[in-house]
Amino acid sequence: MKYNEKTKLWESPYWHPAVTTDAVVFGFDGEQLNVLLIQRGLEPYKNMWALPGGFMRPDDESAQACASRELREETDVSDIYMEEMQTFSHCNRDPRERVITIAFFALVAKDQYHVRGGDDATKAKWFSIKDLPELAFDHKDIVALALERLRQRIHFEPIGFHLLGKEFTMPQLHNIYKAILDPPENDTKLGDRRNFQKKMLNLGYIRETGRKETGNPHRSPKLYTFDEEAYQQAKKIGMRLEF
Amino acid sequence: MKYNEKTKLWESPYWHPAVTTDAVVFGFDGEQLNVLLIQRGLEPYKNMWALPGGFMRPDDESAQACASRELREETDVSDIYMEEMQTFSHCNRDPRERVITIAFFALVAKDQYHVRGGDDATKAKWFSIKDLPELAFDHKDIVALALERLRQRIHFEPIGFHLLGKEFTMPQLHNIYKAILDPPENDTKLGDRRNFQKKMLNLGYIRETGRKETGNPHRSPKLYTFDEEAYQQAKKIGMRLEF
DNA sequence: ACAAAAGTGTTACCGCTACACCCATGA
DNA sequence: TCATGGGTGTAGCGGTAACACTTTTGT
Repeated sequence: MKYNEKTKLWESPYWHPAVTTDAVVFGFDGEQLNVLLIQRGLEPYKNMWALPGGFMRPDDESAQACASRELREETDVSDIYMEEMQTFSHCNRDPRERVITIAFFALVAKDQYHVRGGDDATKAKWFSIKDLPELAFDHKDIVALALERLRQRIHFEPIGFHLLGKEFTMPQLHNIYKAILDPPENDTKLGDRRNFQKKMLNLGYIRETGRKETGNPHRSPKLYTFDEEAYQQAKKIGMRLEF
Repeated sequence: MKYNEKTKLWESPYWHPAVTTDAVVFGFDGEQLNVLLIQRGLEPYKNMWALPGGFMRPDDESAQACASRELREETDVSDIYMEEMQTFSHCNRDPRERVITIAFFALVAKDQYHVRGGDDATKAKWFSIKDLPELAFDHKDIVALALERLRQRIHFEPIGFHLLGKEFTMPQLHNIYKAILDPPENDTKLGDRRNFQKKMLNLGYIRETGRKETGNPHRSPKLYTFDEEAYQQAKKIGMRLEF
């Protein structure tokens, strides 16, 4: 696709689709799982809530770079865990023209970021997944897929940590698992804190820091960190997590 | 993006990338895992082997529809299990222009298809994953990712069946698992046929057909089928496979 | 009848579930 | 000192890894 200086248009003998990225950013506040949304400042779907994202540019190094850039520009959130999820490519997703969207799935330690709107008078805000507003485009479907993917992922991959700070307590981590997978009331397999803790520590890649979290009205829980190196090692050996 | 009748070009004020789909099609011959490749008839990388795929057209209903179409056109393979894998979007993947590729991952009962080259003098051929030729573009990376994905997938999802016909024997299925995951020689967990069979049948969604496979020089193994309905049921209950 | 491969059965152990008790902290 | 929540321990059960024997089939 070439830029024509005279006509000020991009031209090609072949059809090229528009490509955007959208990110479903999950955050956890200690109680609920939340999704980061922005309020659209432009048509179409003006003023409606939508996923952070936008059109890919020729100078974006990759789709993921594009997703990160848009997120940073629109919400001031950066340096987070992000992975590609799936593309959305049906014909009438966008009223303007045909758009192919590469959807990403991201996890962030919610309280470590100062979320604000972007430059162009857009607002960014966290919404509980149990109380989402109506969303622009087919973003409802994208969020639904992300939730499903998150549940699948957390069963077998240690990604819950990304929703917390570098140091975290066992009860915090346990709350995340309960919020995402919400086990039945009587379940002791995942629901019981003691069994949960044992299983986690048995995996071998969660290290005690020696420090404790203070300021609680009760006994101070120990602080742990995720040991990436030990995890990679365990993965090589063929060890597999299951919750 | 609009078509200009005068200039015969597609034009847009915004940059649009070219988008292709590529499919990594796995087949199993009873011994080895194979990948379906086509020999390129055009530049770039003329005569080199590559993954079946091609540019997305405005009349393709979705990316997956595009991948299916290209596969059918180039290799005459259709109606197979296919799922989206990941996009590839770095800047210099294609010498012509920047191309974003949506890569798919597919499984097929190899001997049930008459693989032939497409219209434009291209050839299609199966290659053992242990003996792949040099590949065009970054297709080597795409195949590597597909293999990794296949291994991950087969641990927790019953997709091995898609590499076999509607009816299959336990030894056949076992061979697939061994070929994909190749367990160490002394492993009895996955390597032992008796334990493998028990685990599979315990899942509850593999039904005996009552028939047997004849023509072997030895005892005739029973034929089984995969019961999709029972599987969906088991999945709902929260049952999870693990190998 | 024999060889090769598939079907079926059994035991012992490990890990997880289920449950109880003790300890630290702030009010 | 009391209430709340977090840390640690243990018994019993179930599943599965490890292993053996019998049955079928074609030559």
